[in-house]
Amino acid sequence: MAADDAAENLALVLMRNGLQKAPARVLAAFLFAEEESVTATDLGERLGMNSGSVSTAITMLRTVALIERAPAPGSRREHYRLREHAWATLMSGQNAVVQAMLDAAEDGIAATGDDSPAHRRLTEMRDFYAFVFRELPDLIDRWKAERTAGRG
Amino acid sequence: MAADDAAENLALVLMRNGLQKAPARVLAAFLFAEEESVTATDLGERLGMNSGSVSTAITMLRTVALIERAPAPGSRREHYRLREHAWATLMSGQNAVVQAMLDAAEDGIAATGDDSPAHRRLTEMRDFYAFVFRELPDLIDRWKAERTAGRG
DNA sequence: CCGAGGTTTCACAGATCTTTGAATACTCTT
DNA sequence: AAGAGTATTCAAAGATCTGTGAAACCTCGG
Repeated sequence: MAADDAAENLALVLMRNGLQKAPARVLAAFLFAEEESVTATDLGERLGMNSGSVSTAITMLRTVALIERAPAPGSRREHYRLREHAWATLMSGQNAVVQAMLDAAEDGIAATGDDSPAHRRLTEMRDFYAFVFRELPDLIDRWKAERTAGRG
Repeated sequence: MAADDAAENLALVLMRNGLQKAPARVLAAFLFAEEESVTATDLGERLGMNSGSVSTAITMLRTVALIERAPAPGSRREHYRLREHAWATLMSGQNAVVQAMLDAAEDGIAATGDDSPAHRRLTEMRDFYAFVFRELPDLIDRWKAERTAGRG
């Protein structure tokens, strides 16, 4: 099935977003699953990975709020599914690295003399990330608004 | 000097932006350098890395347009410096990732049946990244405009 | 056209990160 | 409260990525 190739390819792309291999493959599997929710065992079988790796991956994806437990009445196994706004969440994660850049720049500014080239460069860097840090949440809010409007 | 710590810390943060270790350290060194431009040998000495690693790192940073050769009359060694708008460039690099996500989503949509859950999820994903793909360049343009205006 | 200084390339060694398999800890059901 | 079925943790093996040192390759001045 071509969907499997597409899923593996998506996993590769997700890795460029900073995810590790196992979580990336698991997340891709969630996307491509034909069910509303899946169990750890399912994932392990489909992806050919052992339960330990799957468990670790699920824990990781849950801590970054990309997936969540799904109610599964009558089943002994835990079911999981993609969360609403998972993509916006993934992008928001970038916000943390933007803030880290901002902080690093501030530290640099504090550690360099007032009119050195380093000071000037660090100030430019700080200004840029301050700008992005302000604008990124807006971007995501606009998306959420647009999406909600689109649904009526 | 505290600046060195700040530089090493910045390198760590840059790695979260997807840079590898050596390029990250080299880029941080460019930022914190007290000169307008630096040579490969300087970098090697300051960072305690050998010329091979430095060379590879510089090549990498040049291909992504974060640094550039600087004219250095009368010097035999090549000089390099941070490029104008380096930070905006670094962020634009994310645009490539966004496009890859978009493409991966399209592939998935093509590979799944019309009304399956997978199809629906992939469509949401596609819409989100299409939105970001449209908006990100605007964001960067706004920054450039604001920056230029600020300088008068 | 030769030689010195500088840069790049490359195979290998070393470090780092991942996965695995198995033991441990849960948690329902009866 | 016991036991079966799941889930999680962890040390060790395996795979991957990175840095090193040395050789090859430029480039410019003499």
